[in-house]
Order: sequence, then C-alpha cells, then structure tokens
Amino acid sequence: MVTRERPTLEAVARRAGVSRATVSRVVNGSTSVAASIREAVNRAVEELGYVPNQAARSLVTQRTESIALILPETANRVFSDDLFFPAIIRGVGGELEAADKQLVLMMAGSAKSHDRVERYAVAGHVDGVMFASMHGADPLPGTLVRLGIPVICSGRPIGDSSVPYVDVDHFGGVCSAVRHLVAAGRRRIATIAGPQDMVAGIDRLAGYRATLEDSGLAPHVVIGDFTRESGIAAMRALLADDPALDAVFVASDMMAHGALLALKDAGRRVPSDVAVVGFDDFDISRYSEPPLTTVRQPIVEMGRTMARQLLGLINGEPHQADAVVLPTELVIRESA
Amino acid sequence: MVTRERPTLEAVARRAGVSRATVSRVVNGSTSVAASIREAVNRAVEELGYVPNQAARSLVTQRTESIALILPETANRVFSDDLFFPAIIRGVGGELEAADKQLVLMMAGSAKSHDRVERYAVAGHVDGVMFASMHGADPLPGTLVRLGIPVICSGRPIGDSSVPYVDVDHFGGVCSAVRHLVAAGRRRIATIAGPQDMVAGIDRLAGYRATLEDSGLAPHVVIGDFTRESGIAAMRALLADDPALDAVFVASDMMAHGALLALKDAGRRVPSDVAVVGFDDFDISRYSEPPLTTVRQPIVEMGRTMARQLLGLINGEPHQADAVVLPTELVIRESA
DNA sequence: CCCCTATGATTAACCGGTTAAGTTGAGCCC
DNA sequence: GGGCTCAACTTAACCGGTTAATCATAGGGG
Repeated sequence: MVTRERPTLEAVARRAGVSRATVSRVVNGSTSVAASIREAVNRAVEELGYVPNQAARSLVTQRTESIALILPETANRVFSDDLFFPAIIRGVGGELEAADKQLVLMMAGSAKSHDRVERYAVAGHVDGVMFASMHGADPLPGTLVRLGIPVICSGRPIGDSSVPYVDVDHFGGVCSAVRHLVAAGRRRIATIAGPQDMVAGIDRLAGYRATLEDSGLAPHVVIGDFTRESGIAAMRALLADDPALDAVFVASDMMAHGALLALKDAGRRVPSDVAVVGFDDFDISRYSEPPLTTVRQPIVEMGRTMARQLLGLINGEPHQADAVVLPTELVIRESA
Repeated sequence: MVTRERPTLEAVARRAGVSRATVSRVVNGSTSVAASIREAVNRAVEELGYVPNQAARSLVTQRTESIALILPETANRVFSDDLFFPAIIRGVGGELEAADKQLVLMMAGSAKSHDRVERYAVAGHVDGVMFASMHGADPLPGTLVRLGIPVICSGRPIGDSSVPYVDVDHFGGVCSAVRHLVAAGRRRIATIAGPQDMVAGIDRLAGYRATLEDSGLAPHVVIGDFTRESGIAAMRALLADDPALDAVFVASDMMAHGALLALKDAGRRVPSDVAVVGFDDFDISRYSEPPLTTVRQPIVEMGRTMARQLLGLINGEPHQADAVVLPTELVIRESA
C-alpha cells in the first residue's frame, strides 16, 4: 500500500516561484493577487494535482467542514423497519452536498455511544450537530448548545426549550385526519398511538384527543412503538376492547399497515366496517390493501430544512428562527 | 456562539507538571511511563476535560480515523424505495462504531459529485473508502486502489479485477429458487430481471438462464430496475407475452411485490395459477399477500464484512482476501 | 568506586496549512 | 526629487499534536 506522496502548498509555491502565503491566497480565492501570478499558481496547482490537506487547514481555521447527524437508536434498530431515517438522510445529504460539507453519521443508542457522541462533538470534530428524532428528555442537545456548538433537532425536544428544532405540524395533521373520520359519520374512533417518550407520539395523541373531545366522542387509546408488529398487536387489543369500533387513527403508516393486516385477519372490511387513517405517507401506503388514507409529513424536506438551519447557525447568520414547523397534509385514498 | 476554549496538551502538561511528550504518551496508552506519572496525567486530563484535537493529530499521523461510504446514486434516488442501502449502512455503522472509526456518507450520483468524491478521497480526508452497489463499469474504485487508498466494493465490480469486494452468492441463490419452482412442477417459468449494468442484475439473470437450460425449459425475460413500479410493468408485459406462464422468478422483493399486485390485478391467483419467488427477504415479503417465497441475502452482514475487510486493509493486515462471497438461502413461504 | 546500561522523561523538529505583520516598489503629489 | 500611500508579496508565527533524538538518573557489574 504505497500511499503516494501528495504535493503540499510548499511544492506548489516553489514551482510557481512564489511564497506559500501567496499560493494559499490564490487557493482560497482571495482578492489582491495579481492576475499573472494567480494564473501561474493555478497552473502549478493543476500540474502537480494539488489538493489542500484538510487536517492542516482545520488545525488553524478551527473548522472541519463536516457536520454530524446523530441517530439516537442502536445501530441494530435503526433502519430495521423504518423509512424515517433514510428520508432524513436523503434530505440532509442533498443540502450538505450543495454546501460542500461532509455528512458524518453516528448512531447513539447505548449510553456508551452516547458519551462517544458527546466527546466527538465537544472535541470539535464537526462544525455542527443534527439530532434525528429523539426519545425522552435527552440532555445531550442542550449540553452541546451550552458549549457553543451549533445544534438542530428534528422534532421539538422534550424538556429543553433552548435547542432550535425543525418539526412538522403533528397536531394539525391529526386533527384534519380525525375530522375527516367524524365527517364521514364515524362515531367509535379509536387510535393506535406512538411511543409516549417521543414528541411525534405525544403530539399525535394530543391531536386525536382534542379533536375527539371537540366532537363529543369518547377516546379509545392503545400505545404502539411505530413498528408493524406493534400495529398488529394494538389493533387486536382495540378490537377486543370494542368489537363495534368503526374507525381507527394510527400514528404511523407502518403501524397502520399492521392494523390493516389485523383487521383483515379479524374479518373486518376496510373501509366499510372500519375506516383506517395513517400518518407518514410512505410508499407502502399507496400499495397497501386497500390503499391507505394518511397524513403526509414532508420528511425529506424536514432533513433539508434542518441542514439549512444548521448551516445558517454555523455561518453565524442573524435572526435564525428557533423553530420551524412544516405543514402536514391529509392524503385521501381508499381506507377512509 | 461562544465556542469555549478547549484545553490543549500543553495545558494538561503544565497542570501535571510534565512535558507535552509525556502527556501524549499517556493519552496514547504507550508503555514506559511510570505509574505515578501516568496517574497524575490522567487526573489532569480528567480535571480539565481534555480531548485531543483530531486535526492536529491527523496532521502528523496521516490518519483521519474516518472512512467513507459512497452511495453511487443521486441523493434523490437513494432511499426512495430501497431498503438495501439502509441495511448496508446499519452493518457498516455497527462495525465501525466498534472500531471507533467515523462513518462519512457521500452520495455520488452526478458526474460532478463523482469528481468531488475522488478529490475528497485522494486528499486523504478518509483512511479508506467503501462503495455500495455500483452501476456500470465505474473507474473510480480502481483509480483509488492505484493511488494506494484502501477500497472495498459491495458487489463484484464490473471490469476491474483489482478491486477487492464483498458480495453474496447471487447465482447459487437463484439456482435454488428456480430449481424449487421446477421441482414443484412449474414449466413456464419467466423472470423479471434487474438492471443489466449491475452485477446483482447480471448474476441473477445468469443463474436463472443456467438453471432453466439445465432443466430443458425455455427462458422468458423482462428487465426491470428493482423498483416496485417496474415490477408491476414487467409482470404485465410477461403476462401479455405468455398468458399461460405458471411461475416467475423476480430479481428483487420490491419488484416481486409489484408483480404480486399486477398478478392480482390480472385475476391470477398466487401460487395456484402463478408461483412467485423474490430475492432479498425484506420485511415486506413476510407481509405481502400472499407471503413471499424469496432468496435471503444477508445485507447487514455484508455491510459488516465490508467494514471488517476495509479495517484489515487499513491496518495493513496480510493475506487479506480479495473477495468474500456470502451465502444466500431460499426462504419458503406461500407464494411458491 | 567507576563505568555502563536501562529506564523514563524532556527537547525540539515536524506535519501543512492560514494570516498578522513586515517589506518592497510603483505611482502620485507638491 | 523626496516623501507618502497603497497594492502586492514575503516572512514568520502559530494551530495542537507526535515522535526521533537527546538527556538525566538509578542500578548493576567488575
């Protein structure tokens, strides 16, 4: 493995017959370099195939040109069944690429890796940190903010108002979903809620409760964990509790798919016996049996927005919004 | 944004009453440091909350402790419908975390970003590079290898035998799948193949052709692109060509799901009228209607193996295998 | 008792850039 | 022509580590 000698600034300078400082200025596009010299330097750069050494540059600029995306799950759980993180990565990746920043991916499930993430960020290995969808009241984002590290969360952080975030309008989306069910004449509307240690789970349940109360209907809640399996189990539990239910709002498409399977298994027809509405609008909901009415949340756009906000923070742009909330939208298909 | 002063080696050295060099040796776990001094240094490190500056370290060691994973698709296509990349990331991520290396994610769809990746790797920003599932005969991996940069591909690279890779036994998996169909008495066995600029597409089609020939049956091929939509379209085309076909091997689960939808739409029953076998064993195949018989490939394990092989290369371990091929396995459910 | 060696610490050079401060020289004005 | 300004370049200090070379000290052998 012969890691070939790479040319340094010094080499370029010698070849172009100027000083290191001048080459540096040319490379960084500074003004106040005579056109003739600039050309000579550029030619030397070209001929030698010079590429700046990022480590050396970082050492003095205190910038790494890379940002971390923290996925607060163990590496094993992330991606197992979930289409959320991939979509976030897609949005973030596109935006960072355009800004010529590198994306460093970190999983932070265990307490040990949680530490690792903190040390890594504090050590200045990245210019900023983004947290994707957190559980519970994680103190890490707040800690980093207090240390002066630019941070953005996806999803309003629980219990720490000092951390800027990007989220979607869970509440509003759920309200329009549940109102849709009410308007269709459904009266026994249950819900399969998400985990209650995540904002997405909490807010969607709150939206359900509020709308039901407005309509003078009684709530009927079972909690799931956003997986298809939990959707199946939760649907069975709901049916056991209330065999006469005529609708269910499910807090994620994956669980909704599980619910559809369980309903079919129980001999219920969708939507004639039981109407089903999901939340996410993943591909899968277009192809489920029947196609799923669901609340679309713009996950890729959320990733993009997070990246944009973070880049703004890093560049010290003023008047950065502390929170950005993206709209959700009810997509009506056949299940309700 | 008050990026707080971080303590340096110098500060720790002063506090512990020793030289910088000694602190460096303690931090890097070198032997030949007296226990008493080691303790004093460690205490100082603790008290000051010292974390080494990676840029400074990289500058001298020529190591960055991070490795790149290249996803050779545009940021927009990756993850749109595909569960392959997430699984690779999961495997790679776990293994790298254990080795305390950072994962830098790069999308390399456009020619421009292709360049960017090359420059980035050549600039020594990463200690090694992994390519996930490539299209066509991409020269980049070979280029990097020739420059002395450790590289591993997922999937045998087309047209460049100098690049080490990790792959699965596409051919063997497909053979057992098609033999299973033949053994069940199917005689008009079609296939929906994958893109023919990818090894996964090519090898799976080759396996199909070989097994069919062995059995004295006639092949019937339509090409898809691994998406569900292409599976739907391909299945329709196959049925139009040969309404009497009694089985189809589909080169990916996503396309197989599309095929199931198209078959249902055409009024065919699965498996009684038409048997269907997929390839991948994604979650979705357990829950399709009917559950999908498919060839399981260990994608997460592939990611893990790639990471392990790359780490071996980076550490200059001898006798590194040039190729690792992981086994596939036929998972029989209800569709065939 | 002296010299040699082993052990463990320090000194100082170096990695490859950026940038403040200093130098040079051309152009302008009186 | 001399002094001043200003643009354009060079010099040199610095970022924060690693490590080869060097030095100090204690212990052991003759």
